[in-house]
Amino acid sequence: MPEGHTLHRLAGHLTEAFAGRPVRVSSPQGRFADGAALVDGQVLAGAGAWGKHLFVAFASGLRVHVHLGLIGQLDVHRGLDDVPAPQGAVRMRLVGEDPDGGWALGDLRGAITCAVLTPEQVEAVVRTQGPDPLRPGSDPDLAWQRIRRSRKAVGALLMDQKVLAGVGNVYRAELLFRHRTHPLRPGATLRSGQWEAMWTDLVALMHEGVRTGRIDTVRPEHTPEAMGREPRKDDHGGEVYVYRRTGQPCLVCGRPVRTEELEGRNSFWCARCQPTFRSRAVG
DNA sequence: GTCATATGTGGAG
DNA sequence: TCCACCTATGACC
Repeated sequence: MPEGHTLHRLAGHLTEAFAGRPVRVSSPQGRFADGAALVDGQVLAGAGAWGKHLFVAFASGLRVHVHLGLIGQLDVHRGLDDVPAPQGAVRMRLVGEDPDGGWALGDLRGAITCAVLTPEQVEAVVRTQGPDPLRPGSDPDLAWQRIRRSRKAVGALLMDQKVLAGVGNVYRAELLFRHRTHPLRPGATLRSGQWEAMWTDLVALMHEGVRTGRIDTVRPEHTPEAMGREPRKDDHGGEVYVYRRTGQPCLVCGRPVRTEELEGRNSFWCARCQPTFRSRAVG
């Protein structure tokens, strides 16, 4: 589930469903029982995200800090009848009254972080994060200054949350494909115009992700309808060029998509469309 | 039932 | 660089 778009989308859903009203906070699973007690019954002021970090603010000023990690999920539902019993390991449960007389429910499972923080502690977390393409006013030059000075692979730099906040393995692979850039190319070999184009593209792609809840990165001419191919059936749902398409033909040139580990995560690319920086052909 | 896998991160060695 | 951790799910025996 979770790259930056997921957290920004959740922040919106939580604000919509709970803001301005008191919320019951509990930990059916028990592991967040102490934290839940600190904010239980308070008015939920709103929720926001920075990169992959989600912050839920309460009237007292305390915030619940959530990081979903690789496998966490936060499901927000509304209903009219009885609130359903918790299913599985629900670390945190939010229950609010819906303005229409029903209820709103938020169930958090599998998170790597769920903790109550003071505003100062939230600031400290945010200071560890690079600019977030989904936050208005983010400065792409902060990321560029790190990228242009680094000999590390651009595929690693894009996933480094201190450099750039919110990009994960899917957006990384797809952004590099769309910009015909090999994942192992050193950051310092990029030109500023290439980074500007990548940032602009990320802003658009990730906003689309917030809107739809999926990661779709293929251009109109490469959609299943345009190409007469089967739509992707996968847990992340979106239409992509290379992410987890190892061995399948590149949608642009037909060569099999390649994969290799880069800093512990699978990296996917097309050897023809994303030539190495050394052998990159002209034209 | 076991095992591998997953859009992530941090710590040990 | 390897490993643990958070939890659910699908493949396979």
